[in-house]
Amino acid sequence: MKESKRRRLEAQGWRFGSAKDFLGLTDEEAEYIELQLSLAALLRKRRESLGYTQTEVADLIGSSQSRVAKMEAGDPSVSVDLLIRTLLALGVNRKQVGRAIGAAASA
Amino acid sequence: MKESKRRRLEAQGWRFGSAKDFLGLTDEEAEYIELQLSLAALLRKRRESLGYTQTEVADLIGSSQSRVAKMEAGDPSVSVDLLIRTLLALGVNRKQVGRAIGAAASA
DNA sequence: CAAAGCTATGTCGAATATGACATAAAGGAA
DNA sequence: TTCCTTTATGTCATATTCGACATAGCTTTG
Repeated sequence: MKESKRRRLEAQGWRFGSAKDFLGLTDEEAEYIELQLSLAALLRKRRESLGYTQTEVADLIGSSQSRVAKMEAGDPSVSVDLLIRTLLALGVNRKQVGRAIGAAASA
Repeated sequence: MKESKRRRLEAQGWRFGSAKDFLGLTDEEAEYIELQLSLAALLRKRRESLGYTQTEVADLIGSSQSRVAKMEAGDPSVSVDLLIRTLLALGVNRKQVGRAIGAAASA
């Protein structure tokens, strides 16, 4: 992982420990985080293309505006589970989710 | 969702409530579960192709054999997060994870 | 300017996922 | 058969994630 990228991610609230604090190595941490950021970006894109506010999405999935904001921000406190469930609730299908995961994070 | 599939999934421990008990509709529940089963199948395939036991994988990621067994079984108590992290720890890359998610569950 | 609407961020008790452990079950070798 | 290895399943205390709430920032509209 490049130092610049590491600093960018740490600025978002992610923390990196030594290898075994997480699961596996640093490269895997990076892959996981990028994957999450990809889904976060897709969520924002999808929500905006539907013309929804974060509050509307929150109501749709039975959550709160703040959590939707955190999902889109790639906050470490949100799980990939929740991101995927939310995307599915917005009509994104499995195949599209898969494509987003395979692609690099744009942010 | 077909009745036969529903019964198969319920037999694995999944429970289905009315729509709003989950996030969204029944179709989304189904998509999510299939996605999880796809990852579970990939994990088993990957582990076996590496010639690892469940215990070895557990040690590798700092978990326990029972949890690895549950991951592979598609147990509702395991999160997609953990499945993805484990796959990444076994050297599966983001792109391959994405492909598995896009594909239908074989089980 | 103020007010309203949307998004960002921090905190909290409650809900859920976690590793660990025990133990059962299934398979293979002696 | 017994022994050994591997996988499956159930439970539990702890750790993490959750929705909710407060509040701040940021635009836009009047």
